[in-house]
Amino acid sequence: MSKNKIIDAAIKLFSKLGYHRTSMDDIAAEANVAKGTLYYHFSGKGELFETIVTNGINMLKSEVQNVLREDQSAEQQVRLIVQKHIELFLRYNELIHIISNELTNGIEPDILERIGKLKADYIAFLSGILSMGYEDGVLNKFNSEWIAAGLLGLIETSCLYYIKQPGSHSVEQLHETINAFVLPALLKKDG
Amino acid sequence: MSKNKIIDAAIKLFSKLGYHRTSMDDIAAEANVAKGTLYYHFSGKGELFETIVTNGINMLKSEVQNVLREDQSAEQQVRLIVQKHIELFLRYNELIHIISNELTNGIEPDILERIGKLKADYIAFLSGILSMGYEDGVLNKFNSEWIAAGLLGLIETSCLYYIKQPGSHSVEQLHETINAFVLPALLKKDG
Amino acid sequence: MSKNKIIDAAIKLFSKLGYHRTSMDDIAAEANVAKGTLYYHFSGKGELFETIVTNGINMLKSEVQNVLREDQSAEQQVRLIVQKHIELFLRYNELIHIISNELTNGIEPDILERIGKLKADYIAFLSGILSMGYEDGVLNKFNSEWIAAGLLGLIETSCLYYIKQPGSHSVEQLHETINAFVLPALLKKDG
Amino acid sequence: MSKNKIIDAAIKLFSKLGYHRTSMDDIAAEANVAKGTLYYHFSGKGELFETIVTNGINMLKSEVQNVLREDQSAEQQVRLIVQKHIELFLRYNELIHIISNELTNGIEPDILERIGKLKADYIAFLSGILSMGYEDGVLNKFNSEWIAAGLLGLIETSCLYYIKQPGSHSVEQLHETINAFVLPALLKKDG
DNA sequence: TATGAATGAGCATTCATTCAT
DNA sequence: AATGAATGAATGCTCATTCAT
Repeated sequence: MSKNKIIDAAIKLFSKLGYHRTSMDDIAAEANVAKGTLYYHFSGKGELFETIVTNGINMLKSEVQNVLREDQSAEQQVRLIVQKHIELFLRYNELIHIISNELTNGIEPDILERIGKLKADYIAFLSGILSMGYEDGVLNKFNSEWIAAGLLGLIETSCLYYIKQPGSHSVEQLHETINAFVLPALLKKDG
Repeated sequence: MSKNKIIDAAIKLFSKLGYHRTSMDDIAAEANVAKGTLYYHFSGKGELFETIVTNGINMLKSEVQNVLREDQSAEQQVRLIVQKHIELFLRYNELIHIISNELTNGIEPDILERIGKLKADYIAFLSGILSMGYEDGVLNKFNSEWIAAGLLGLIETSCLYYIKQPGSHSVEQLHETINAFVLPALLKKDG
Repeated sequence: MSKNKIIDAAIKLFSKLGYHRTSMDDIAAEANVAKGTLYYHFSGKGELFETIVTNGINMLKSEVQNVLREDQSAEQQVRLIVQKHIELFLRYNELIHIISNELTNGIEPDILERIGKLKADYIAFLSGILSMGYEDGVLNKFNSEWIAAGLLGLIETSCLYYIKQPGSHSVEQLHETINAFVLPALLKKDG
Repeated sequence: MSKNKIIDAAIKLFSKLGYHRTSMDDIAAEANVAKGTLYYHFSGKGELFETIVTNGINMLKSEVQNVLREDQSAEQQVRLIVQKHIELFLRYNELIHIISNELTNGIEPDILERIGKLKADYIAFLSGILSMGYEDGVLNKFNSEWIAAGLLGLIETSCLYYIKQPGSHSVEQLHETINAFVLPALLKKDG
């Protein structure tokens, strides 16, 4: 189906080139459809972009939710969240890159706002999980949102840095390092 | 002097609009010079951008170096690094945003490479300080580079999240939260 | 029936937006049919437009013919023609606007020619009536065609001007003014 | 100078093809300049069009004003106005065509409004002259505006009709016919 | 040093039309 | 008789860059 071909091509190109350097011609060529077809399925470049980002965020959220279960301890949940995010950020690093970096300027304000809300929701979702586990800890509501945001920034930056390196280290080492950095703070005791 | 007017205008506009949305016309108008003058002083948009980013990174580095002194303990240095970065990221958040986000795509590859090197140097510089303080700790060289990168990502994301909020919390609370998150891991004991 | 729905939609939109600003998509949407259906019933946009204009001119002609009767004096006929045209131009001003303005450019030449002929026929028809009444007057054949054309231009422009005004004057005043202007010239002695 | 070449080309093409069928590419080609040059001198197609129409209306007005003198009788002035308009409409018929027909749809509303005001001013100017000469006559203020509008419509349509004909009649005959039609109504006595 | 008119490749978008079903 | 997904040429516009002065 044309629509899916377009979405796949757009993810690929937006990731590689960013929003502004990706032209609708590029996308059409990559998707092997005529340029007009893009506009049959999407109202414009902005909507196409929004679709991809929205899908991406929802996918991330559901992947994370899938590994969390009610019967897990708070500590297990925190460990799983960190682990799953590293895994997702490595696997979908191009999509992640779109979601975190391309969302600031030069895109229609209303689209930006809707996506911003989605991202805030996602952080609130993570923050909720952290808070739950730490009701008896030092972190309170507002703190935990900053922590959640910072945690994502940390994992993303580390993963990006890892990817850029010429494969000199293993994924396990990345997990270890991030865990060693992050868990001591998130978990009340231990490091 | 025209050149300085151009640089000031470019910083302002690149920060506000990003690389692609800032046009040479905009910069010329903001600097109150004719468009041709830009090309008299810089070979093109890319070089102008590179100049600004290079200046920015050097400024950050020297600001951080200025607060570090030989007679400080490792712990003091780590605390100062974190504190100073929060301060700088809040103050120069637009410039920071350029440095971290606008540098991935759509700029001439050679420029990108040079700037990438500068950034790597900066991370190596931070990593060096961390390593020094932890020669007796668990972190080793490769770990500390990831940590340095992750630390910057964390601080930047948290600050960005802080800035976006409608002023509901104080800067002090931001410092406290980030410290509470980061220091337990970086410093051998304590939280 | 689809065809009628299409014609109705097309009249409405061509009148409101003109030929070029009316898209086949618009027409299909307004008519509640699929886009392909337009091309089932009409060979293209041009033919659809021609159908509407032809229908419109024929309608005008028959409306005018309906008020003219053999037993009327020449003066009566002239008065009726003027009066009826004002009435029609006010009622169908959007259609009139298409017929007089949209027919000069940007439409396939052969369509343009056929419609042009229709318009010339209409003017000849009016001219014939005027001539008949003035066989004993000063106006001769070629004069009366110019007069007929001019008369239509005058009535249209006046009506358009009247319509654009914020309802400050009555239709009666419009009739009076146009009559006061036009009849003295058309009728041998005053009006 | 490029700007003049562009204006000349635009007048020619807008007249021949109308607003929508004239592309900026066409204009650039006709003017022998690069496409970008159009946008260096004009903000867009709309402004280019507005410039031409505004210039045209002002030119017409000043040409008409130039033949009117204080010491002329009202009758002389009316005769001169009619005569001058016929002359102008024949000479600048393409420009006239733009001014009267292309101003209804599909052009930015604000441009349309400004041009509409200019046209209304022009009609008010003519209406003023007519009124002055008829202070003792039957026409009053609102009447004279309609008359002015209608007069222009009449002259334009007649001239257009004249132009379309295969040169079978002389300009003198056109003047005579229009005068014979128009003067009886405008001038209190006589024909 | 500095200017600004001119350029032309590139871009997002529109839209009449086709065709397999 | 009717559909709607797909097309691709055309269009208005942007913008980094050049160059004669």
